[in-house]
Amino acid sequence: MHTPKRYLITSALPYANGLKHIGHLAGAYLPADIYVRYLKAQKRDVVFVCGSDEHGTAIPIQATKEGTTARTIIDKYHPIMEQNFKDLGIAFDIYHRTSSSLHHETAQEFFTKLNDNGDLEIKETEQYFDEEANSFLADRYIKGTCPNCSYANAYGDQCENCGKSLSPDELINPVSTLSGNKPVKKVTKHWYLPLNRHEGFLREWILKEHASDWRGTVIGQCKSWIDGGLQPRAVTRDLDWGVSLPDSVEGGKGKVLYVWFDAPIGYISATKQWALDNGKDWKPYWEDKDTKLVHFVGKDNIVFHCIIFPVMLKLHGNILPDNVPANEFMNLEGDKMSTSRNWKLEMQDYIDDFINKENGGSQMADVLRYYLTQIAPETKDSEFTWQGFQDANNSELVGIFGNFVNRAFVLMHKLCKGKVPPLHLDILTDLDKTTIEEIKSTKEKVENLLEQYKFREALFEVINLARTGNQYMQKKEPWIVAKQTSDNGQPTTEAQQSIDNTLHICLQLCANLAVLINPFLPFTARKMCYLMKVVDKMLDWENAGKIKLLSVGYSLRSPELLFRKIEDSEISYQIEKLKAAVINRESSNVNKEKIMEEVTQPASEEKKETPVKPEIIFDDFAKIDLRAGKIVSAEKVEKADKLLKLQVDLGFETRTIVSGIALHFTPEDIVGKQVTVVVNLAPRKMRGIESNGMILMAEDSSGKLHFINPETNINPGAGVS
RNA sequence: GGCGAGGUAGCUCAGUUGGUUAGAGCACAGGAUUCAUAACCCUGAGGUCACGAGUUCAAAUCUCGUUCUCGCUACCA
Repeated sequence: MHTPKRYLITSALPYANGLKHIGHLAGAYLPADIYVRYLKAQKRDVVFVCGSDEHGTAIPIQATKEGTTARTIIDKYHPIMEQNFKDLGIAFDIYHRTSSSLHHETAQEFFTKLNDNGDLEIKETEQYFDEEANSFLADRYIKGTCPNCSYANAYGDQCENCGKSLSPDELINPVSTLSGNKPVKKVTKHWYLPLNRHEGFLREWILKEHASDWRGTVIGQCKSWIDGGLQPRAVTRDLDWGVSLPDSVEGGKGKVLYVWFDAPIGYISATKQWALDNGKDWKPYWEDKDTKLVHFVGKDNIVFHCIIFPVMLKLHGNILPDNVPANEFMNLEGDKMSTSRNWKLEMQDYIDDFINKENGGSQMADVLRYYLTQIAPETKDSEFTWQGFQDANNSELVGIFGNFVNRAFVLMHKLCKGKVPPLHLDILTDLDKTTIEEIKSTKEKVENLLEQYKFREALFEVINLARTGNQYMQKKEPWIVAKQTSDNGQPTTEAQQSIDNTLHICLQLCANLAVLINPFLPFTARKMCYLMKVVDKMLDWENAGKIKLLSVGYSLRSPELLFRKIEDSEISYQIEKLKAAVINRESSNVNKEKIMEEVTQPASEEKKETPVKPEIIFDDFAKIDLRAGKIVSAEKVEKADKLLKLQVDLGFETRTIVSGIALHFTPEDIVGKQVTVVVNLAPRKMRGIESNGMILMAEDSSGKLHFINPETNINPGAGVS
């Protein structure tokens, strides 16, 4: 296999609007770190970059929610995330941030080059502009009278009354929702990345060239996207938070790069910063064909890293990723992990509860790394259970791995005076030989698996070597052999030689375990080096498979336990804590700081924003006829996941209303329920069914819907004001 | 609803181009042992490979249908 000259490894840039959980860790950061540590142990030229994604509308929205500025938000989360990664042993060469000026310059240069080369499409349109707010107005920031139904408060993109899709031009008497003023028409342009021009390239590159070496899930999603028809994608936005378009770009004032465009460029700017800090040249890492670029991401990020960013890279003249080993998702105790529902284990929480504790320490970071790797969602969604976590620690790390190292050290001190005993080649048994062979072959296996990004299996092979060690020791029984004593009470020469060989091999096996486990459990590997009194250099990968890592006669330290048992009480505490967090959230969900949906990003779409709507006068409000109603029947609408068809008793009549609440309520649940209905809303057809009115719902911070209804039962048809 | 990925032992997962009695780890049961963190070691029990058809001498594997889970997408006034 060809060994590339250098490697550039990236982990998805986490979005700087909140703390990240272990699903993120297992998906994009831990596997990348393992891979990087392996490459570095091989002395390959490798840079591991990551950083906070600090743009996009979710940041200013979070700021509004916390009553502060966008800058404050990112300055708050960036350092915490950086520290979290560090505590868990994720050793980025640089953890950068997209708010840095270097990133802004880099992203601007990138845009400029594509723009100058004609690789972007410019669509120039007349758009409404608010002179007072001095900004262009996105469609939904404009209101006016609907040309179709004469409804007075139609949005620029759609009329809420008749449902007709509109463009702002069609509105009669348009008004800016920012200032309430009448907007003026101004010419504006937006830049688009015409993905459709690159379909041929993508088909060839992904579906042919990488058909066999990329994961099936990755290929599948890419194919789905390409076959679905690629569309031009807007690169710019009218916003003030983000990377501004370069001044040199005509008509670029007041526009920023769309976050999906700027975020992945963060990999490049991070590399530049790293190069600056270390006196290196960044260019070969992004331009030389002999660089192997690998993006580690979660499955929600596949298309950005396999389709969109590669098109950008190709146009800009950069290398393309060699692989994107995307992981599936990790569930927690039977349910999806979710920040908004508070069903999660944050890295910070683990650090607080296990690492920064008296009986904790950095080896507890390794315990999490171990379990997350063991259950890594490499081929399908996997599940984190606290029971599984405890079992993995207690029976594998403690029972197999830690115990082997410990008993080898203890026996060595008891039977070999605390020194590495010699190996007597003339009396090597078949078992000795096969065990030595096993050490060598484990190296090969682990190596092959890591090259294929099969981390779970690779780790299993390492543990298996420890298992082999235990079996070997069990069969050789040096503690029994030691009882073959001569007259002086000491073991006979023959016995001692057998013991020497056994422990010599066990200790060399320990040294090998340290080398092999190092990419996965770096803290443990260091501790083993300490016990063996060797320098970290011993962990170089080339030492794996060798059985002369520890010199004969060298005295080693007294044994110390590598891992501690995790008690049942700690597990039940965590489970209680998890459940309690959900209950807390449910019972106090009103106006609590809204935590944005979790985003593994760097480049997902921005979440929909919900700005406060423009002021209305009482007359506007009075136009809305609200009535109390009662649901008399409900059924699911076919071919629609979210729609329920309801019959609502309004006293004076019973109406059909279609409502998008099917994900939250089953028809049986809501029959007989009181509701508040907008009764004078113009009818609208949805999935072929005419809906005559609208049910009012409130959405809580977890996205759950609640009916707005009178406290007590009142007669259908009663007015609401 | 469309597209993609999945459904294999109590749990977490492997199963290469269809080919003997479908594998591993954990948990469980029995045994052995004491150097070791009641750890380790040996043995065992366990599965209608989601369900139903089809192709084949032969199907966990290929085809079609059904169903459930996850992701993307549409429907939300």
